[in-house]
Amino acid sequence: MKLGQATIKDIAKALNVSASTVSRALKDYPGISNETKKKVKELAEHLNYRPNAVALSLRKSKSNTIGVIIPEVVHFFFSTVISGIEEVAFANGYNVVLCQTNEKFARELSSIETMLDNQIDGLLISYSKETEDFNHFQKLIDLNFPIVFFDRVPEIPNTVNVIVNDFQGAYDATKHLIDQGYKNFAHLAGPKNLTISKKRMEGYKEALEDHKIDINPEWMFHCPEGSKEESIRIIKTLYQKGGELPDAIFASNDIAAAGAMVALKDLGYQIPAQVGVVGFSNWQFCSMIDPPLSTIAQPGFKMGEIATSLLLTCIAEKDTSNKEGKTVILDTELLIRQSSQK
Amino acid sequence: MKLGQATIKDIAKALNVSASTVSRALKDYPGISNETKKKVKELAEHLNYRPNAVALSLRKSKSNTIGVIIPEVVHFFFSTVISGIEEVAFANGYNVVLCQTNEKFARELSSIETMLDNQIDGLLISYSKETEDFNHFQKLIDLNFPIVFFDRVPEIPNTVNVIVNDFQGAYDATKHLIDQGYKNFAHLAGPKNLTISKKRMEGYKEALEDHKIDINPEWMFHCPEGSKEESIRIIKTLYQKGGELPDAIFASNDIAAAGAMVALKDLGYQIPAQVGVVGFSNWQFCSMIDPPLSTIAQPGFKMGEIATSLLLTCIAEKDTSNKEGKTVILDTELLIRQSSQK
DNA sequence: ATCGTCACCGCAAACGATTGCAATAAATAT
DNA sequence: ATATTTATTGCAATCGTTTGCGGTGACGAT
Repeated sequence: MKLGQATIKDIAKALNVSASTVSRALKDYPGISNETKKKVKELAEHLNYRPNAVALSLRKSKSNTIGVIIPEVVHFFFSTVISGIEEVAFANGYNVVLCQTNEKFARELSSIETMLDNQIDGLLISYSKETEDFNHFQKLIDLNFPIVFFDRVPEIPNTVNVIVNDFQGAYDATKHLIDQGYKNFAHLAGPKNLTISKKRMEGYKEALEDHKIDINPEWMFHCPEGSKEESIRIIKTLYQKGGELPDAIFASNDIAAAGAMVALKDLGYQIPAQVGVVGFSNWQFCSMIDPPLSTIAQPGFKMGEIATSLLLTCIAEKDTSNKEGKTVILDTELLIRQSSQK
Repeated sequence: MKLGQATIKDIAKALNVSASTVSRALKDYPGISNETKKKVKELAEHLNYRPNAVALSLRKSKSNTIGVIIPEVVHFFFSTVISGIEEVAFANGYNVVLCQTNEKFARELSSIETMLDNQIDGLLISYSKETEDFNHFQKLIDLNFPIVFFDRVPEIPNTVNVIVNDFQGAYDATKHLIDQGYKNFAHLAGPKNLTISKKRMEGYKEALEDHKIDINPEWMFHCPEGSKEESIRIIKTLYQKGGELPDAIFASNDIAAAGAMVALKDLGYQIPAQVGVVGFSNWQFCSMIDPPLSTIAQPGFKMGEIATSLLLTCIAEKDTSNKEGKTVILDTELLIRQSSQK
């Protein structure tokens, strides 16, 4: 009745056959006469019959739906990943149910629960900044439930992950600043518990070490918020102290970099003449701000595509108890714009 | 077995009662002894029983899932709307399944089909640029299927819509440029078949008329792509022709405005001294570019929230044959930045 | 006339949960 | 001791679809 959607039973009744016959006829099973098949198919066509996906899910314990859990939708990089996910999912007949956690651990837990209740076939997840305990993931992994982590991946064994080469990206960015002749380096780092923050910091440090440049631990700042205001605050405080000051800033995200630039310009510094800045992610605004911000481009769309492909493979191979982990590392790209060209 | 999820039957078997008793005990139906209730609840708790949402959907013809169809995820405004949708849906125990159409009509059709197959309880939609025929919507409306349009709404009767006051926003933007003393106006309009494009153009025109300023039809350009490159092309072509030229540009979206600014700066024009520019939407980059772009802020998050609330009401009232349409119009806000202050 | 072999189709169980109705036993009333 | 109520539970159908197995009738073979 609702939506006027015809069911197999309706067809069966109208044709005076059984539901099983209709089902088989529609799928060209052997053992159904051509005449019956023809009648069934014609009526199905005429009634615009479409199988009820919910009934199928129940029957087959397969929903053709994947869950995506993401910290924030309003985030250039993540929205790009979602886009990639959407494309591959759609192309393979999968639906995507989406939850944003708003960086809340509790929300992450409850979203996963609901999704499992809804019998998703697999899960794509980038966990929240608050997440420090990975038991909820471990349980799923132990049950051999298909799950792929992207961008923010937990440090537990045998997981399937897709990340970018944060270390190399940070290394490239820092080396670029070094090559430009900057001498004193500061780093605006990401939230402490995220691996990406650590990796970027490591890349930053290693580039400095490789070029015999001192690392000043007082010039490394964690930015838990990742907001423009936060980095404006940090940079202003730093530069207003006077004394020796950094002439190069590598920020682990573009927003922080943009904030740093605002603060520096406010304080009368010339970018890139006096201070060089490089960000991370290549948000849309990077090419539009003044000066245009050099940054490390992350292939978000590709990440979404690959993560989804991997997940679909996991789903397909669920039974084959292939429990080994796998990590795909995507290359980043240094985009040199004005903010870092001395 | 899969996921180790216990079912009602498992509990029933373990306790040597019937499934119906378990079901009733769990929901505190009358007619079940306290002792039985206690045993059932304890075991359910212990087994971490969670009802299978798919089975419930099938039984109750209600999935607690809403579908969202959106042209693009990687779009500041739309991602903001999604965020609002997510929040309200989550707060009310609804799941969100998402499809992006990439502005393709065919994809819009097929996404709606799949969602209906999956028994979504309602649909939130902002249709694609290619969509010119609204039959697929009309069918759903005729069937009294809960559907709410946002931002891009079709011109058919008795629909429930949430839009921003595009007319007023455009009027405000244009009037602001007039007030600043600009004299010759150009408009970068959106895709022709979108109502928002029309409304914004009307607002633009009316502001000019109200102030006795001539409307030059040759200075109104439709931007089907809405890309930076497109508007760079258009503006460069225009300004390289020479002769009388506009000294004020109102663009119906920020990307086009940003493109116009790039083109103008390339050609050596001073913004805002020689040419004023105002955009539409308040993308994140507006406050970061040079000069900061004046624009019309759209309450995307609020739009998502309201659209979802309306949809949930429609779902709740589905049976009461309340077929009348409704359109919520949200106010925009003129954000005056440097790009338009002569 | 009996048997085997097909071609074709329906029954019923299953997926997990809900719910109207009937059934049983115990308790109370007469 | 019988009738009636009450408390507690189970049966079976239902949602829409799939699928193993069994059943029917026609046909040719012996």
